[in-house]
Order: sequence, then structure tokens, then C-alpha cells
Amino acid sequence: MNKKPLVDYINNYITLTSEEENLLFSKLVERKYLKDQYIVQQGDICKSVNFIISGCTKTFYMNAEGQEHIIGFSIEDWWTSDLGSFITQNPADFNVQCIENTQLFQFSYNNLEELYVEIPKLERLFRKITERAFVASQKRIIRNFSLTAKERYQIFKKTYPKIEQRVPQYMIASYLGITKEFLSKIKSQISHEQ
Amino acid sequence: MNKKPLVDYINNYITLTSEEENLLFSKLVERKYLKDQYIVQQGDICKSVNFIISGCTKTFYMNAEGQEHIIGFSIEDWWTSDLGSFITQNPADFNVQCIENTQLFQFSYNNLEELYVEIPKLERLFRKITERAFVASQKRIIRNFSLTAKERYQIFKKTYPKIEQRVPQYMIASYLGITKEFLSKIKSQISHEQ
DNA sequence: TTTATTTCATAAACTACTTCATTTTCTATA
DNA sequence: TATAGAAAATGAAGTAGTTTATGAAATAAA
Repeated sequence: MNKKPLVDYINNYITLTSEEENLLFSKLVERKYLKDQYIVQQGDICKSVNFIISGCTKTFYMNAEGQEHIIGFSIEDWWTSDLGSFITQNPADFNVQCIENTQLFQFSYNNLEELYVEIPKLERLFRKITERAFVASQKRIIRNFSLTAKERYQIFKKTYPKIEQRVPQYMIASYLGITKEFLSKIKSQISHEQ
Repeated sequence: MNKKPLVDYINNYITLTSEEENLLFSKLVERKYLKDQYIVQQGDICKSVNFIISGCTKTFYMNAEGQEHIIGFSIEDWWTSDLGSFITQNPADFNVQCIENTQLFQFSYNNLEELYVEIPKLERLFRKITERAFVASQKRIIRNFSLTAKERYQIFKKTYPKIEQRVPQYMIASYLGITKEFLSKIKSQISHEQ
């Protein structure tokens, strides 16, 4: 599988020697999932953090009534996991499911712990990645509170144009925290405005 | 000011030698704020990450209509900042304001960057802190989507009993993403249930 | 003590969004 | 090309939460 996307990604944050790079990849597992396969299942211990080379996943919470609430999508050059389960090694709150055939590099829990010791710079890499993820998450909370569903949808379209085209509408509705019927209504409203 | 709370806090994650501990504190600034003072103002560059020794702060976003949306409270042994502004050194999206007289230790941007180099273990410390903060933030998004305001209020009370007693009700409503009137309604509803 | 200010409570009218039921469009595969 | 199943659209009725307004209670200031 093509290592370049991950190498380029890491180079945005830190510089690895070629030995370090080799050591890193020696501890990664390449993995291919088919559409609809699960990478993590709610209730299981999440065993990996995954860097996507190609494909698309959704991360969602399934409540007692069987409704799914999508917390995020991931595509090429992004990460996917249930981080809460991964870092605590407790049962996952979320499912991670492929919505396209997906290729990724897997960091297992033990291998990543070893890598942190062998290549301390990786602490910095993941610190920075997590900082950015946290900031994005906080901003999303604010948007959910202070904007209408229509405004949230328009921001989503602008921010993630690639995702909008690859993902069915009912999943986007779930990500936005509204019903598919209401998103449909918003879209027809927008198209009548033009 | 009493260093022990911060030392104890750090010891939960990493072990510092006494030299490292001294170096760390030599780069921290002790700071006291009065009730209602701002630590960060929306639009300014956030210059510090702050560890609270005593007191209480709220972090909030003020929208164009002048409504404030509280994204979080912080009390003793917690952090407070606008992390997005701090890590990018771009203008802050949030205000951080003291709602009690507050004593804290400040990590300035430059000092923290130096500390990361001088004490690389701090990368691990802040990686872990941020991981936990991110996980909590994701869970909050899900709660906001999948629970009613009443359920969210009951979870808040259970999770942060100390904060509920120190913070006026209209701020709790803002944190929960509802109006103060509706929180009032929820509370009377709950009291009639018993 | 009086007065001003903030906080909390209650109620009626309103709106953003949901639920449910039905129909239409799209996509895949035989 | 026919057909089945999934996804999207539509509309009517219902609900959670908002808005606005008003008054009471608590707290602080004078």
C-alpha cells in the first residue's frame, strides 16, 4: 500500500529520519475493509487508531431506541477510531463503519505505546493532531447551539464539499443532528431561494 | 501560591525530577484575577494556558445578537484557555471570564514551547490531557443530539455537582444549550415529580 | 432601612424541528 | 427492460423548546 500519504501527513508536524520512518512502518498494519464492514463496534475494546489511505468511514453512536447519531465522517488523510475506548482500553461508545471500501494503516495500542518510547517525537505529532481535533469539536458544539439547522448544513457543505458528495443524505442529516425529512425540506427551501 | 495542586495533577500522568519541577515553575506565572475579569477576550490572541488553583471561570462565545453560549466551566485542578487561539496564535473565538476570584498558574505560549523542548515528557502530559478533553467534547456532542434538555440537566448535576452549586442558573442553562426560562420549567417539573 | 440590580419563576403565543404516512426518484441487478 | 429495494421528497399533525412579558425573591449597595 502507498506510504506516501501518511509520510506527507506526518511531515506537516514533525521530521522523521528514514530509520524512524522505517521503524514506524514496521509497526503498522495495512488493512483493507469492504463497504459496510465495522472497524470498531460499540461495546468492544477499540484496538487501533487508523490513518485512511482511501475510502470513507462514519463514526456513530446507536442509542437504546436504535437511532444512530453520526459524530463524524473520515476520508483520505484523516484518522478514524474511538479514541475514548482506545486510550482507556474500555468498551467503545461508538461504532466505526466503512461506507466505502477502505484502505488504512493501523496503529495498535501496544505498538503505539512502544513507538512513543522509541520515537518520542510522535508524542508531539499526536499532541498536535489531538489539539486540532479538540478545537474543531468545541467549535461544533457552539455551532450546534447557536446556529439553525439550515446554517449548519450550509457550513457543512462549504467545509466538507468532498464528503457531501460521497455520503447519502440521511447520514448528513444524522451528522447535523436533524431528521432526514427536515434536511430534505431545508434543501428544497434553499433551491427555491435561488 | 501553593504549587502542590499542579504538582499532584502532573504526577497523575508523568514523573518529573525535582530539577524539572523547578524549571517548570520558573517558567510559570502566578496570577490572580477578580470576579468578572477576563482572562481571554474574543478577538484577542490567547496568550496562555491556565491551571486553576482556586476560583471558577466560564468560557463562552458571544454571537452577533449578543447572546452568550457557554462552552464550559473550569474550577480548581482544571485548565482554562481558548486552545484554538493559543495553538494557532490567531484571534480567539471565545471569552474566558472569572465568575469567582481566581488564582492560577499561567503557561505562556513561548514558555510552553521552550518547556516542550527542555522537558519532552511534557508533550506526553499535554497529549494525554488533550486526548481526554477531546473525548469528553465528543461525548457532549452526542448527548446534545440524543438526549432531551431534562436528561442533559440531570447528567450535568450528577457529573459536576460542585459546579452546579457555584454557578447561577442562567449560566447552566446556557451551558446546556437552552434558555433560562426552560431550565426553570425543567426544575419545577423535576421537583413536582418527587 | 430603602433602593437598585440580579436571579428565579410562571404563562401564553410562537417556531424550529419531529413523527408518521405516502409517494416519487434513483440505483442495481436479473 | 423490468423489477425490487433503498434513498429522497412531500405534507399534515404534533412537540420540545423559544420568545416575550411580568412579577416575586434574593442579593448587594447606599
